[in-house]
Amino acid sequence: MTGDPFRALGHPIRRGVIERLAEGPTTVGEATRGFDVSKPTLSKHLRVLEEAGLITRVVDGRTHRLALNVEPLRDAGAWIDEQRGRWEGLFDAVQSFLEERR
Amino acid sequence: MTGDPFRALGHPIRRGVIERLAEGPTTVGEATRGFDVSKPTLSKHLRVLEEAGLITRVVDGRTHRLALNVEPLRDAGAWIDEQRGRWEGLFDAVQSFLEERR
DNA sequence: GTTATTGTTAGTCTAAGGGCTAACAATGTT
DNA sequence: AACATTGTTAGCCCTTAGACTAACAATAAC
Repeated sequence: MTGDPFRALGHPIRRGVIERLAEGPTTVGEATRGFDVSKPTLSKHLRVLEEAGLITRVVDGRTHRLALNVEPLRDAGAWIDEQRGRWEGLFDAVQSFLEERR
Repeated sequence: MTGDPFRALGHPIRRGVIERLAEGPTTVGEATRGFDVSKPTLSKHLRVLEEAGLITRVVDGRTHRLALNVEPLRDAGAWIDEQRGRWEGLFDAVQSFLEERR
C-alpha cells in the first residue's frame, strides 16, 4: 500500500474501473472492457489501484479476479466530509470575509 | 473549471491547502505557510485548485483572499459514497466470489 | 502437444507534473 | 520617492505518468 488513494483516483480510467467493481467483483478483462487503451496500459492502471489499496486481486487460474476494497474509499470520503463540515460551520465568517473592505 | 477535482486532490500540498481553508478563508500567504517549497510552486498548486473549482480567489489589494468551494468536494464525496454504497450491497456475492473454486 | 486466451513484464517514447531561480506587477508603508 | 510586501509569470530542469509495441508466462481448450 505504497500509493496514495487520492492520487489513484485522479485518473478517469481508474475511476471507471472502480465504478465497474462497485457493481460486483469481476475479472481484469471485464473490469477494463471498453476503455480504448492497450492491455498493458490497463494493467498499469490496475497496479496503481492495487498499490493504493483500492482493489484486491485474487489470481484464479489464468484470470485475475478483482474486488473493490472500501476502506481507502471510506477514508477518502471521511476526509472530504471533514473538510466540508468544517467549512460549512463558518458561513457567517465567510460572508463578512467576502465583503470588500473599504 | 477545466481541471479535474479528483486530480487536484491528488497532491498532498493541495490537500493541505484545502485543510487550511476548511478552517476559514484566508490569504495565499497564510494558506500556504509552512509548506517547504518555493512561492512559485505554491502559486501553481493554487492555480490547479482554482481550475478544478475547489477554491475561489478574491483579489483584495496586493493580497489574494482564498475561500473553499464546497460544491466539487460534495460531488467527489457523493461519487465515493455511491461506489461504496453499491459495493456494500453485495457482500454475499463477494463472499462466494472470493472463495477458491476447485 | 499445439493453439488460444488472459494477463503481465520489458523497453521505449512523449507529455505533463512539480520543483527551482530570476524577474516582474501591484499595492502598502515610511 | 524609495522600499517592503504579496503574489504571479516566464523559463528552465528533471522525474514521473501514461501511452505504445513486442514479448513472455501461465493456464485452458482442442
